[in-house]
Amino acid sequence: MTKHPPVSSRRYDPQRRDRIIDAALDSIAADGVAGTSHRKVALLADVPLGSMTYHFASMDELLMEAFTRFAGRISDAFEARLDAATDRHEALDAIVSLIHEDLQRSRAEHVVTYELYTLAARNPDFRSITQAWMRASRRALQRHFDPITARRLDAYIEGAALHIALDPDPQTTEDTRAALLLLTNAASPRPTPQ
Amino acid sequence: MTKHPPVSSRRYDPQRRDRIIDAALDSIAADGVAGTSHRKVALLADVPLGSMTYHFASMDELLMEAFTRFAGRISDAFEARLDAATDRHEALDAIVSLIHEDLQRSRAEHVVTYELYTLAARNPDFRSITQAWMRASRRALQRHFDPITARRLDAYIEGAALHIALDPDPQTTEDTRAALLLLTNAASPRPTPQ
Amino acid sequence: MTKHPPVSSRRYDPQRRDRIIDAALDSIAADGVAGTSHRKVALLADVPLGSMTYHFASMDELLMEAFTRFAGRISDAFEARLDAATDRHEALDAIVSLIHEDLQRSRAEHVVTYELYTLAARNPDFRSITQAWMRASRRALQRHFDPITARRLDAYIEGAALHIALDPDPQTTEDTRAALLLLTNAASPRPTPQ
Amino acid sequence: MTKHPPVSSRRYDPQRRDRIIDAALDSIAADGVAGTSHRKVALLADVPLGSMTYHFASMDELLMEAFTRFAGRISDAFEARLDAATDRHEALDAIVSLIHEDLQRSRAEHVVTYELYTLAARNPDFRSITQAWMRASRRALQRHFDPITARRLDAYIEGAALHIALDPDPQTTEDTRAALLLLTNAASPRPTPQ
DNA sequence: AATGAATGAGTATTCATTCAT
DNA sequence: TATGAATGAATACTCATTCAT
Repeated sequence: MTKHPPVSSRRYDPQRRDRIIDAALDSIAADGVAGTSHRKVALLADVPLGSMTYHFASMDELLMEAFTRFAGRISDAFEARLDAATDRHEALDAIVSLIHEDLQRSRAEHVVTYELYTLAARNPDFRSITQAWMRASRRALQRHFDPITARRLDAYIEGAALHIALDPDPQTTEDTRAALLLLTNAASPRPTPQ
Repeated sequence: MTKHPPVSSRRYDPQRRDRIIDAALDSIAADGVAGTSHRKVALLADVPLGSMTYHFASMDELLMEAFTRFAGRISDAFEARLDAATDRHEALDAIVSLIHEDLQRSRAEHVVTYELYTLAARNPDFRSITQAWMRASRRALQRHFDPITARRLDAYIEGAALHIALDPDPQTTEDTRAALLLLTNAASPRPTPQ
Repeated sequence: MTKHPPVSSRRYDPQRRDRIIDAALDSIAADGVAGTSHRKVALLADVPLGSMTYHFASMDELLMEAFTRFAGRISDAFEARLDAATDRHEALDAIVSLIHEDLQRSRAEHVVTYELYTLAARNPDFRSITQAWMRASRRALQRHFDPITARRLDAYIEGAALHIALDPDPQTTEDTRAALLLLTNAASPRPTPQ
Repeated sequence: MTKHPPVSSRRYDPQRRDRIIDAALDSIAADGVAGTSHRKVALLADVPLGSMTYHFASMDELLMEAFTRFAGRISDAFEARLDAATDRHEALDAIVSLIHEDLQRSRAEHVVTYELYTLAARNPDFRSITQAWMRASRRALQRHFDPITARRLDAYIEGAALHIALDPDPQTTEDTRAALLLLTNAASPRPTPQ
């Protein structure tokens, strides 16, 4: 009834690749990309060091897979939240709470996001991850808003979340809601019918 | 009785500290914080390796000074640009061009900015740099807009600049201007008098 | 009742061993013994990695077989060339062209030869390959020359081929021919009858 | 009065670079280039591992310096030996004993020589070492023989030394002397005056 | 005040070989 | 019989920092 693997030094471990990717994300959250090494990830994933480069040809390959998974998760959650909203009003509520949750939600996510942006700023491979993420966010917003508005909201969400995370005296949820409203009101000269 | 620089290799070099800081920024732009080392910076600044830890107690101290200088420069330019605007209309023009310039402006700046955010997300010392920067931006915006609006604009600027930098098909300057207008119009039913 | 190759990825592949040996030689030519690994050879031979140690108990066993095949090939060509000569004059022509061909002949051969000598210098197993090769060369030369002369020629051939390969300004074929003549003339005052 | 360095973990050690090069040669002689690693050389030279790449930017740089020193040593010895000869007769004696000494002389030299040739066959940087060596040998031979003869002797010496080293039943010194005589007689139809 | 040399701990990656399937 | 996965030991190399001079 123990959860420990058999004493055999050679394990059959089909989910190993998966576990390594999650361990890599944990490590990035804890110590950043700079603080992430094969050794550290191997330890977290409880796999031998030699296993790392067997499953991932290089550190970059591992980082790519890790950030892809990360972006997918956040993006899916974002989408699910917006899909659950039945009208614009609820959609805005969802956005507000997503922005401000960042604050509460283990700082980890914020940290990992910016690690990804830093890589993306320099490396096109990683940029394709952020681009897919951006596309997904806008698609989700387009369930409730026209494409132009979706893009505006997307930019504002990004900036507001960042500033809230870095600001010792961040804006209130009311402020956020008001700003979002302004950006949506404009989408059509007259109130969008729901 | 002017002091001639000694012929020896030990140079009288009062700007050395300064040059090291700039070299560090160049290195960060080129290879990221992760790719920046004492050796590399010493080479770029053309100073002996031992000089590095003589002038800066640690790598972190050097990074702090480098990012502080960087944020100051960008922030000053931002402020100068807004100060030069004589009315809201010009102020918005200035903002639009600042946001979109990011695209052209040596990608280096974008890259360094995100390196800083990544550090700030994890380390309060670096966070104080970004906070000062944020304060300065808002102060500059408050030359033309009320504090609430300034904060909204600031967030949007941040997000839009990021998305433009990462987006292969970025929004147009008109889009940007329109979004900014929405955020400012609402701040007060009628144009804020200066 | 012919046996069809199974559709599965497990192929019926009787020449596999052979292909691995040739792939090993290609790898040695391209990257040296030091740059040759199971992985690389398996890739070149298009066989699964696990197949390597299935067919060859160890890397050394593979190298032994590879160099044995290599020495055999070169040695056979040498012998064929000398056998085709009908008299001493033709034999010397054959030798001259063999020595100088080395230059043109894919540099690969030269490279592999010296890899083998390096192993032979240290390891008696590989030395037995070079010894057999040396014996075969002398035997071939003895078709036209007495044993003493054959040995002299063999040494000169070896040294001249090496120096020509390494010399940016190598000797001419006439030089080579003249040197060979000196070594043969002396062996016996008058042409050895066959 | 001990030869051991002070217990201080930080040593002042001006001959360290030198010692590392000699240790590298020892390692190459013992285990070949393939068996030579930073670790092993550091151990032999009694320097910390980190010291290795401080003094030599890369393994190749170390190998270059080691083989340069090696070739210089052998080449100088060769030259000294020939310079000491006062006539052709003594010169030939010197050559014969140099060729056959190879056999006795710690096999190490032979082994290191072939390691060098193997590198030279593939890498022009190392080839320049062997070329300088070849030039020096011929220059030394030209003290006693015309350039054409010098080149012939040089090739024969090379090949004979190699075959003697690899041959379980090598030629006698008389054989060697006879072959050398043949090659020198030809240089001029009549005995060269001294 | 300034620095070249030194160094231990760390990095990514490669590898021959083993073994469960 | 054949193999993909696994792994421990090793490799070259980097680095921030220390320290003797």
